[in-house]
Amino acid sequence: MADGRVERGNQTRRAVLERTVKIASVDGLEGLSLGKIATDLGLSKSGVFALFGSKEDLQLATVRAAREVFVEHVVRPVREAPPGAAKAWQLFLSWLEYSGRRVFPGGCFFYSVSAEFDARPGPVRDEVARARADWIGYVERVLDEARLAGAFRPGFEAADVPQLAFEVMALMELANAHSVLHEDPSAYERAGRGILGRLRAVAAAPDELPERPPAVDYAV
Amino acid sequence: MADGRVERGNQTRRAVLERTVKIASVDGLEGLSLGKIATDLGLSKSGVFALFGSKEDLQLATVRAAREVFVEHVVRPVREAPPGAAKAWQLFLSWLEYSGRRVFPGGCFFYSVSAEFDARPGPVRDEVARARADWIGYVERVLDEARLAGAFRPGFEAADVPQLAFEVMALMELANAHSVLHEDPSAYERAGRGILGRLRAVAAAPDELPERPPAVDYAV
DNA sequence: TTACCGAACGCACGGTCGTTCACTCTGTCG
DNA sequence: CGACAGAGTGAACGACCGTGCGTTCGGTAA
Repeated sequence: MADGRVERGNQTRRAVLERTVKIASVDGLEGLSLGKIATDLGLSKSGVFALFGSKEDLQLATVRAAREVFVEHVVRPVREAPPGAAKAWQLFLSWLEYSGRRVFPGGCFFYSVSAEFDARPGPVRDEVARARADWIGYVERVLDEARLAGAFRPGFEAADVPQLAFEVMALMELANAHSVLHEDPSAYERAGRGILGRLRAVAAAPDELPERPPAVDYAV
Repeated sequence: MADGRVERGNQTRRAVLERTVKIASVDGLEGLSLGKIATDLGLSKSGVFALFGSKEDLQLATVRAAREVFVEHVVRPVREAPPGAAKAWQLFLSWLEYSGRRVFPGGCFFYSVSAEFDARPGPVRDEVARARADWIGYVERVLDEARLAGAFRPGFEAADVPQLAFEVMALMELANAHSVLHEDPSAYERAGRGILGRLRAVAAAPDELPERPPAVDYAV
């Protein structure tokens, strides 16, 4: 089963998801409207509906599509780097860029939809929670690989990794939240400074990390 | 203009807002429905509508009501304490309790609605942004009063206060987010540990602060 | 060629939404 | 006392929502 008839459907699906991830980052997954999307893309409401089966399935597909964008922009640029503190720092910088350059117009997609669904049981919340858990797992893995590569001072043990990951992610997410709500890109510099402070505090060779984060050159 | 006729209206308004702040912390301010609220309280939809004038006004009133609850639970218990690092730590603990004990069933009200409205211009977003800005200002003031009281090491200057406030608030908010989405109260301990780490790192007398945060005794 | 499958359409449904309007009732106040 | 104001009602509105059904059309596979 290859090309042609089903390919057209896949293209339409991709076109729809291209819109929905953007819309959802601003208005939330509940703000998606089949009719609106159909009109925007010159399709019929029932056509869009048929492509996904239900609104909930469209929401789930949107989360998965956003996940791919996230991986593409945040994880992939760093994936091949050798383990170490520098790789971790690159990963976090990559996230700050992803958020600050508004890959999604409403800031980080997962920040928005996590807050939207965090207290509402259901498949969508489960999918969002899974995506977030995977992201946390990846951050912790990168940090632990750095630790195993001897990037951190003696005394910094495996058990300290989740705490460090937590503190770094907190800074990243507040940068996103603050910059979007207050249209203040300086939050990214604050976050970068905080992250570097945490990394340099535990790094075996702090001087291999920059003293300060790069200046933010994107206005929001 | 005193009691009786207008008092009944005020009581109804209060009853409505008591519901809406809880609903909004779970389903968002957009999830409020005049009809649902009216049915729940045994009123007519138009009656509720008339009390507030429009849905947007109801949303604004809800934000203001939530703000009062926030001040009551977070700021008031600490307000009279003498300036210093201990007061700051008490304030942050107070926030973690407010979030963790689910004063609002969906976790921190302002976390939810900030994420909901951060990218949508309008009066509601402005009100939310103002509330958040005031909260940031209060945190910075408490920290600066501690600084002026000599609570921090020499070298810690006024210019460092916003950065410290940013890092502390990041930890608090991720504790809220993580605990709600993953039903994992251990995030509050991580946040507490991180906050204490930051405070002790700059405190003139670190030993007057606890080494570890109190164990969390609330399950979420 | 025939038989099928999936994309996409048009239409209609039942429901909910915020809002409007005319109305009743009753404390408050000149 | 009489006039006003504000709480609350009930019915109706127009708009939009997600969903279901029947159908058309064209690419795919036997």
